Amino acid sequence: MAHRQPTIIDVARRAGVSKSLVSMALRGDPGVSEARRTAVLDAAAQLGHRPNRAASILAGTRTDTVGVIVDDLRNPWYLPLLEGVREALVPHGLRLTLTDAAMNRHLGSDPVDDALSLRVDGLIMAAEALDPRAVPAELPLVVAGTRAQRPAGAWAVAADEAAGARLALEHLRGLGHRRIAHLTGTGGSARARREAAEAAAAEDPATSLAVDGEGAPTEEAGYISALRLLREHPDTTAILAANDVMAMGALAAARELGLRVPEDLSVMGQDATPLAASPLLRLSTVDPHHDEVGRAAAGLLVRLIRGEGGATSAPASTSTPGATPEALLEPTLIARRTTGPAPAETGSSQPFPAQPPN
Amino acid sequence: MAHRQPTIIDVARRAGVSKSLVSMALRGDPGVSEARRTAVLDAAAQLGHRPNRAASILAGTRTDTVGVIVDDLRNPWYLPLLEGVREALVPHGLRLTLTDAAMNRHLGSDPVDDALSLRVDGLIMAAEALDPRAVPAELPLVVAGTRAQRPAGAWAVAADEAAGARLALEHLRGLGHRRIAHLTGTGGSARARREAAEAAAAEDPATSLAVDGEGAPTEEAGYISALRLLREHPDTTAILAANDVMAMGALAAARELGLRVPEDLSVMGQDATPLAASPLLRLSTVDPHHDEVGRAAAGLLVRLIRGEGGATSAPASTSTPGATPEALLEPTLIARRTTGPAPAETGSSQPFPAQPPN
DNA sequence: CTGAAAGCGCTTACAG
DNA sequence: CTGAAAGCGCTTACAG
Repeated sequence: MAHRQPTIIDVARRAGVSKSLVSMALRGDPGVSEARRTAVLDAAAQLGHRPNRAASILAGTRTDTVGVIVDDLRNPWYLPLLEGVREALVPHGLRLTLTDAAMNRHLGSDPVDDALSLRVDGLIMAAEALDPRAVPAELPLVVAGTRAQRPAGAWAVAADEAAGARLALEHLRGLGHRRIAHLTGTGGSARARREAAEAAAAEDPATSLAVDGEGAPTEEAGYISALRLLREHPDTTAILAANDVMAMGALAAARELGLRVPEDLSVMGQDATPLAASPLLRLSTVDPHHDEVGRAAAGLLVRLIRGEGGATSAPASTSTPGATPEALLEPTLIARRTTGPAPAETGSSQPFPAQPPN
Repeated sequence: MAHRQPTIIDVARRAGVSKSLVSMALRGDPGVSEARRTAVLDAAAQLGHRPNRAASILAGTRTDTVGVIVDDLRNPWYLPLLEGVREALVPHGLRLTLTDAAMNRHLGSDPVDDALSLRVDGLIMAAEALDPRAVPAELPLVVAGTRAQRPAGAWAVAADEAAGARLALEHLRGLGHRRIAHLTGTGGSARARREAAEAAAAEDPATSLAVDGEGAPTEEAGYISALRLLREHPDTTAILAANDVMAMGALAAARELGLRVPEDLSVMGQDATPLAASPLLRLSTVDPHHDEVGRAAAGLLVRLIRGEGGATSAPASTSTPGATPEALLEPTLIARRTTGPAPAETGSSQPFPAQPPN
């Protein structure tokens, strides 16, 4: 070995204090005199001491760490959520660890087990298809961004999909659209949005909602579904996609068919990703405010960890139907370039004007 | 307390063996008889034993864990790299942990320190601006995806930016383009690409390369820079952007100015992100093969960890100029919809044809 | 406010 | 192939 890493024993020797005093000073315990604190900090800096977190996790009663599990890093909806979580954790000085559910699948380990093996104080699951049996009942846990599949009694914080669908359909109907299509896909979130869109459309008998899509909720799938929908229902004047990338696929399908957006066809996404805000797309979308979802989820988790009872001091706009407590946040509508007035009716089908790409 | 988590002592008691035997069986040590192994595994399953990883990190000599540090999760170039890393680690049974450099900035901790505090066996830095002083000389470390700023003697595995720029310019020149613009931004990668593009352009005196951009390499910045470039240099027939999102901004600028792509203007990105492959964009781009970069970086790191000497048994296509060993991988060109033949010369400036959006 | 002792749950030699 | 002992670097009561 080159030379052993310095431990708190080395620091204690150098600072002329006891081992425990070093531990307390390093963690910022208020019951340490100013003089000793600086002595310890100086000694630690001089020796280049790095606290061994494995040791402190093992010895301590808590880790001041919150784990976030996302199911797929490639789907960036978790980014604003993570930022919201971070913001809510800052005032409590809690550490954040991120795991992708699939990253260590070659080890055959469950991501929840992985987090627990390092004794996180609590867990935020921004993921759908995790095995709920892997979660011990005592673990503070909040499911965020989705209400799907969760352990009995676990809290969920998510956007209100029904309200989001209503906003989208109100927007489109307000622009005169009556023949609307919905692009969906697999996954609990897409399913929830489809059901919400169908319910919102059913409130008005004059509105028809054609639905297509069953594969992954990707841009490619949105493109294919939109092509099919527009060919089977040429009187469609507006498309509401389950998410922004599917809407991007719909834009590609529109271009392919020579339809101008929004003059001939309005297109809406959902999620309010950075993509939707881009100068090239300027996509109308429903904003689920995932940053606020993250903030609320983390705030709730902290209360659960501190044992202040999540159910009683719950976040705003909460509904608690029996055994599945959840907080639903209100989404908002962002109207941009891709939605406009429905074209005047000219018959069931209109000629596709030739149009250059881009 | 509800009830204590079972430890290997409980498992040992239940299986009728010693504590150490349990430890060996659980880790798959080959020197454990089949009968005892199954007895231990059964007992562990029955008790719901979860190994405490903090304890094993503290007690063991290695952690079989490789850390990956990315500087910004919002920039998805690291995704294929991470997948390549994962693939290379699978056969060695190594665990992967991911950290974003900024995720715990509120704790004031350096991400390298964080990784070391849990004693990773080695580190892959897919990040530019990390403090190289924080890295102990003994730590196996590979910088991946960039050759910028790294600790003395540390390996870098990256795409050959000079070769990539040459490919892009050859492609554009082959299509007849001579008035080319380059969109750049801050960051070591953008700088490397700008210098490479300038060098490649300089090889042919008939080719002019106008350069713009100094802010973040974002789509918004690409949009603004492209607008300015196209107004100041109306004879530009092709744009090479530092990355795909900046190219997306250039597409938005082209639409704004009524330029058809690729008839009036060719646009190229770099990075080969999923975005570039999308049906809506079909963006021509340079593919740095970040998955292969990840594979090579992880392969090298494993050799460094195992002490098999990275410098001698280095990966293919390696150049080792003295103290900064690096492996450069060859990028390839992906030609799609957004690049085409240069328009016939009609004078210095051409009228901007009106064109509907989308 | 401070210090000596016990212990967190594992892994590692080492003797059988 | 197996088991008793020491120890990894911390935190936590607990007595001063």
